[in-house]
Amino acid sequence: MNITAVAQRARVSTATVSRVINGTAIVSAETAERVREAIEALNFYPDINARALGSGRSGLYGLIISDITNPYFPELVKSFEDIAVEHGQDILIANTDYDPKRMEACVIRMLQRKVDGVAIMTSEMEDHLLRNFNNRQIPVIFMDTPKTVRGASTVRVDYAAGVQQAMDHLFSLNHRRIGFLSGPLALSSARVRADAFTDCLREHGVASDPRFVQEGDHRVEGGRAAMQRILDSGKLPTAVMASNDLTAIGAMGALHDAGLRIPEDISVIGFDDIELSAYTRPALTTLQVPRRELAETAFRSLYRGRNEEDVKRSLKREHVIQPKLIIRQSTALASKARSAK
Amino acid sequence: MNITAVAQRARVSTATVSRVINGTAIVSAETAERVREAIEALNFYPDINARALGSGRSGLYGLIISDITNPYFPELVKSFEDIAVEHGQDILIANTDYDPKRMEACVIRMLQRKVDGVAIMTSEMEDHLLRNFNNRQIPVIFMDTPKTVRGASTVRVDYAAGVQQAMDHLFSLNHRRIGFLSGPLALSSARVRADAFTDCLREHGVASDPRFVQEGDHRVEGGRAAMQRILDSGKLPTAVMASNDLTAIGAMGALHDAGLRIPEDISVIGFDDIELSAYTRPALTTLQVPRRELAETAFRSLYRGRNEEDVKRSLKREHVIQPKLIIRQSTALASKARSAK
DNA sequence: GGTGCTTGCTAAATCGGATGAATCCATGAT
DNA sequence: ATCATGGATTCATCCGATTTAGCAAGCACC
Repeated sequence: MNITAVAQRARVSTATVSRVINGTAIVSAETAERVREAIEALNFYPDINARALGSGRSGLYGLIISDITNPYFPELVKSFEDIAVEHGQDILIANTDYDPKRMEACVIRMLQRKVDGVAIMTSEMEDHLLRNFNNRQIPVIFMDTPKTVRGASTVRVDYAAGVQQAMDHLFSLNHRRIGFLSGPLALSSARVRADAFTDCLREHGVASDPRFVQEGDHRVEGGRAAMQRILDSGKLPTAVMASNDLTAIGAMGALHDAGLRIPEDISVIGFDDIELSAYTRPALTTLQVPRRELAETAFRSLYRGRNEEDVKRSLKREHVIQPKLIIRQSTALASKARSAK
Repeated sequence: MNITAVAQRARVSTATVSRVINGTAIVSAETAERVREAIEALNFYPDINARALGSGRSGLYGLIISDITNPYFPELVKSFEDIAVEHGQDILIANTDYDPKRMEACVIRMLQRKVDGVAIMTSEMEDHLLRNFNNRQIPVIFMDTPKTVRGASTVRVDYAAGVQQAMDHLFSLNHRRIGFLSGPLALSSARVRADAFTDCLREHGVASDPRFVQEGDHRVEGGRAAMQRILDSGKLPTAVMASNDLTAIGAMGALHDAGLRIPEDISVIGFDDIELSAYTRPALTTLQVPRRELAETAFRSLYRGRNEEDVKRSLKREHVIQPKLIIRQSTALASKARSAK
């Protein structure tokens, strides 16, 4: 069931069949129709491996992430896959597990499969690995990397603006004693958020209390532990912001165990808007990172279709995406009584 | 940078290089060494597309799931990917979104990419689609399908045994008035659980109250709604079992809103043990479905390596996996006072 | 010395499409 | 009538590996 069979049935050459399928050259309407009928009748679809070999394009796009088990990623993966499939492309997913060694293995897999582009959302990537892609003219886009990377496009989330929105929200609710549960500070994307927090406090003329800033690990357990440290410090903020939702969920657990009510006693605000945050009790106020948009931007930046538009669009090398404040039930007015305690 | 370059450098033919790489025939030690040096020196790795075309094996395994956004799946996907990569294979993920039309598109993608095997974990698959794989001798394994499928292996979770364990646990805690929040009853894998529940009650000689059994949708919102219906019915069970953890989480939300304490007023038990269930308040007692084992069994069933062992192992057509009860804080002794209320 | 069997390797066909160059054909211009 | 034009199609080659058939050398045996 190959292209030759189709060609014979339609009484044309294989080249014509190929051209009808790909629309790469003008074929007369009747011939095209004959070919299409033959394809239909034989239930033929081309072997992508053969196509990739002949054309150099594999129709595969790599997506390197840290860990699909982190609830932030599935929606991103799904969106990325959706758009890819819409364009007749497939995706190859790879988890690095935050491990540089595995990152190297991932890159090699991508190269072997001859991906047409790679989107990367995980900590840092060593230069020599990136060069592999550059040398082969494989477009690369980093998602979520604050710094600009040579030889690659970036689409970053404007974390600072997000933190600012959150802080404005808290300030408008009369909060002044605000804590921050950061992500692992070794990650620059986590540092951006922590720094933005400090900046916001300064802008509002509030002195920051070092006890109120604790490092977590962007996971539930780290959030719980970080919150516990604040609780143990003796002095309580009226609100805490977490570097991501998992951290916030952990923090809420610690607060709950300490017998504190959210939001009456203390407000909590997260970051990311993972699906589950709508279902915690109380539902978590957070910053929505538009993952669909993130994925679409990344894919379009990589994809070079046959039409001009795509190519034109792909020229923009730096994209920024704005998070959006989602107000739910975990934040409320700072009660005077409490804040004076 | 292709096999010819390596062959020239090692002063052998491309066939010899191929054999050294794949170990498909005897090559003298010195020649092999020369070839390996050349490969090293040129930093060569074979083009998988070319290899797939020549050998018929793509080294790609398909994994068709409903929706990676459902927290049940990421761990499965990750495990599957891990084992595949360990064996030098890659995976192609496809979401059906519970939509038969998309299912067909997924199958076609798999066929075009010439996958070497397909693992399927989603509702049902039409026969004519399955036949596509059978005709091409592509092994297929269904995960989570209760019924045996002709022309495919299966690895199913013993849901009935899981429900039984949960019920035994509840009975041992003196619960008699037990509710059940099912999944969508159109799904046979959900029906299995609902039926097992009824059977368990009967075995323990307890009459089931129809008001206590409500249909959900295996998602948080459906669980919340189903629990609400029980609450609205006026009569309260002392414990509820949910068909999966998301349903249980929704139910806990509804109970929380109704001012009921878990587990003091009512016990809740889930199914699946998604990661988050350890972090709900209270932490959810549930049945762990060993996803890693599920993924491994599925992959091994599909993979046919070069050695005999793999082939032998792949002969077993039906596998069953046992869930395991994980007792956390959401279940406790039924209080006399309450249960008599 | 011939026969048969290994071992170690090569040349060439093959997989299934993509694609640049060449050809064919109809039309219109000169 | 001749030729240029350009649209439609075919031819031949290529992509980069795998794999089959086959050859040559070495060895044992009678």
